[in-house]
Amino acid sequence: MNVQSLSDHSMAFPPTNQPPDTRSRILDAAARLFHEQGFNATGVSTILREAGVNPGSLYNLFPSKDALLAAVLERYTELLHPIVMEPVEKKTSDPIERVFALLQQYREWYSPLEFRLGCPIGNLALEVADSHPEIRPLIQQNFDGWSAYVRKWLDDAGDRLPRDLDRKQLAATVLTVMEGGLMQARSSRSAAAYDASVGQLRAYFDLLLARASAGRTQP
Amino acid sequence: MNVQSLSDHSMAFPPTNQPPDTRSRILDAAARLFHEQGFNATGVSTILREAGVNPGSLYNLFPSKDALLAAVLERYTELLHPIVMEPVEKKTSDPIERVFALLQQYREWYSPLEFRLGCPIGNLALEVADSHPEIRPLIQQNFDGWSAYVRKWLDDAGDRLPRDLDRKQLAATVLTVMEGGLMQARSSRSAAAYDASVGQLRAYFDLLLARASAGRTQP
Amino acid sequence: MNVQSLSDHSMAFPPTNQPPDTRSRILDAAARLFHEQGFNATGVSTILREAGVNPGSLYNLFPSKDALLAAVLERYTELLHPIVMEPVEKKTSDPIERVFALLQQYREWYSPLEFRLGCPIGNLALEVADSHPEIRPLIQQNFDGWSAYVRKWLDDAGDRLPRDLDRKQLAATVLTVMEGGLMQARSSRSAAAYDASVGQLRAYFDLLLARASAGRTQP
Amino acid sequence: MNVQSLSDHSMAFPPTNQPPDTRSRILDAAARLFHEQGFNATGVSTILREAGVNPGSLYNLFPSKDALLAAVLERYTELLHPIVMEPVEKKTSDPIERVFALLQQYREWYSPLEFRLGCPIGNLALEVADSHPEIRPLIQQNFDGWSAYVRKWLDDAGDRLPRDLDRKQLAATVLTVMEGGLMQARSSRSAAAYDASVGQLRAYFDLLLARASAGRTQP
DNA sequence: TATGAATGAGGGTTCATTCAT
DNA sequence: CATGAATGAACCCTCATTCAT
Repeated sequence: MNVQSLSDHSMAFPPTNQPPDTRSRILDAAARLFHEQGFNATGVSTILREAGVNPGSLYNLFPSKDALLAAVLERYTELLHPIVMEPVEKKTSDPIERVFALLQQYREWYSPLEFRLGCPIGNLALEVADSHPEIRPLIQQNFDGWSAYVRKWLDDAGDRLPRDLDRKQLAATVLTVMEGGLMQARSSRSAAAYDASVGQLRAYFDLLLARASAGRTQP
Repeated sequence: MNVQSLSDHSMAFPPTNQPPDTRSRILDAAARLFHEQGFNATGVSTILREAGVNPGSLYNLFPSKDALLAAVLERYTELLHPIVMEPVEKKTSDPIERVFALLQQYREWYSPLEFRLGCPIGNLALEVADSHPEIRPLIQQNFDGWSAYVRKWLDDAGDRLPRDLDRKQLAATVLTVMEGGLMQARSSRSAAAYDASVGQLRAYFDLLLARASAGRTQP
Repeated sequence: MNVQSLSDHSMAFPPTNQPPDTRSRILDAAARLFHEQGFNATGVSTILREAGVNPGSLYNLFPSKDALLAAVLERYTELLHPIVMEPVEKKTSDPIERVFALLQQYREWYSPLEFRLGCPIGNLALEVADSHPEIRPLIQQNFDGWSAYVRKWLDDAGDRLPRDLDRKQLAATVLTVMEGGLMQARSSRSAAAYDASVGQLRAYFDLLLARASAGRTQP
Repeated sequence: MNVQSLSDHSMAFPPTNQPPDTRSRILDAAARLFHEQGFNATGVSTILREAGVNPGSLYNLFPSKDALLAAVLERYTELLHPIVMEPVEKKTSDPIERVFALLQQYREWYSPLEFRLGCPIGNLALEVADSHPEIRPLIQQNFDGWSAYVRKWLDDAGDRLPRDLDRKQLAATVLTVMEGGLMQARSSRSAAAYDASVGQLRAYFDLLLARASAGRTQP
């Protein structure tokens, strides 16, 4: 879900032996720059330079900078599974561990950069949600897809979690922890608040698991 | 901590009977516009128009747009107590209820606007943290101040919370919940994810309170 | 001579049962758009869209936008008789009434559009005469052809008009009245100045006819 | 009413000893270029270069290229008297000779340039009347002002012209002759059609004068 | 100190045209 | 011959900032 991953996969969907085409080069450059600098701070001319493309080519493929942003967010939706979720599901089959493997994955992506970047979706959510109404649904789609994976894992956990637990709400909270934690990590250039939040989430899960376990043995 | 509150208090620190001076008018306009539109999307000329001020005047008082941003963030720091925390502390003396009164206060600020705005500090954190190194500490200062109040309340809760609970981490998590929850609220224009996250935090607190209570009666 | 007429006849010269070919579709679209928007304000891409044609196809048939303009003007020359003059000559056989039937025809073409358009040749004359030296002769050819018809009618009027009248000059004046009148009609979105000018021309003709009549009876 | 005259008078309203200010330099350059090349064919950057001005300066003074066009047309309105009408009224006091002195003045302005330019108002009338609804009234204002002078002269002619002559219509026709004549002059790069039209107008006047004279002596 | 015109680099976008497929 | 992506100069305009008054 970070820009490097997106670039790495620019040729992967569908896989091909050809050099990355213009559209992909533009999308990759735009995604990277929007992630690194934000949408408003990224000039179209910078995208063009980085993608090695002429203005006319870009505007043949995307009617506007806003439409390019929309395409970048569509691409993030496509890449949600292969880049974000698949590695996590390959790492562990325990549904609850998957939740924390996902949170750990973000830590591993961004701590080498000293949290200089943040979640590209979250960044855009705060930057353009108000000014670009047509973009909001695409951000929401990314958030919904992300939460849906977590929700499914929580469902997979079955009665290891309390029966009366609202798993949809908990899934939303996992996203909240990731986004709120990364925001503080970026501000402090330190993992502390992110780790703290994940730690408290882990403590919460432990209490839930204990309660469910008690409920199962002594109903 | 929202823009209206800031405007309401533009003459209040220090209190005075004079009309708002140029500096205050600029700060108020800039804070409001940065909150509503973001930093990069707000032109200096818009600030000038809204503040009723000439470019020369602004640049006499603030050497640059970035310096103005810094001043806005300093002001948010000053207003943290009177605008954000004092109302919460007046509402309830129960330290744990204060945590949730604080989270409720944000809900009440932004739900009438259908969550069109978000936390002004959080917005700026994601927009300028990387590009403006000199601004990061000021954002951090706001986050730290905010968390410190929560931390103090958690300390005030004494042994109602488990003795081995890391209260600093939990305070960071409360901020995480607020920021992560608001981000999703803005994207969906709905309180659902915010309420979900706060609800899960409440459930976590309930489990902590129960555990501490059990610990006290049966040590 | 207006765009609708040109379109109506796109398949008519020479008559054919086939669907309009690419070249005709381009010429029709270009003529209509140049008439409606002017030459400079009409983008090649708009012509392509309206004609349903690709850039490569257009540039196979016409080496440049300027060449397309030339072709449009050639087409107007071809259509001068069937679209502009033939209907007038069919309407009346009186050569002098033909002059005013011609002027009336323009009124009937453009007043339903509230004079939003003007003479397509006149428009281009003012827009491209200086910048496109190779186009000027084609405009001139249209004006000359137009005036030649009027001139012929004036000749046909024989001694109903004064013998010493310069009929070529009067023919030029009829075109002057049409173009100058339409220009004012466009500016005012009203027929007033056009009707005024035609009315004065009619008064002039009446005086000429009276003088010639007097000259014939009392030489 | 041509561009050189406008430039010559750039400092004249109100008269001043100072160098032409930015606004005047822009207006002069824009008027000249719109006249020489047309509105659409004139780039803002060309205006800036010719005026020796930066883009920001232009856009401080005029909100858009369209607004600049409006200002140019306002200026033409202001200059109608001093540039166009005053010299004619100084040349002769005979009201009817003034009509033909006016038409002669245009000939003298444009024939040295081989009629490469045309009436700047007429050019714009045909180029932007449809696309710029806010500009039309300004063009109309110029035409109305121009015709009003002619109308007044015709009124001044008193009973030298027939009592039942519609002088307003005749004034409109004088403008028609000027514009329609200049259009043909530009297309042919020759005075012939202009002179022809003016000649026929003179013949018409002569007939009117004769008729009025006859009417006075033998009522 | 206040004013608002001036600065000039850069903003996003469209243009007429070319060319590989 | 058709296709439509690619070209790159030019389009109109806004930006943060400076400076003469």
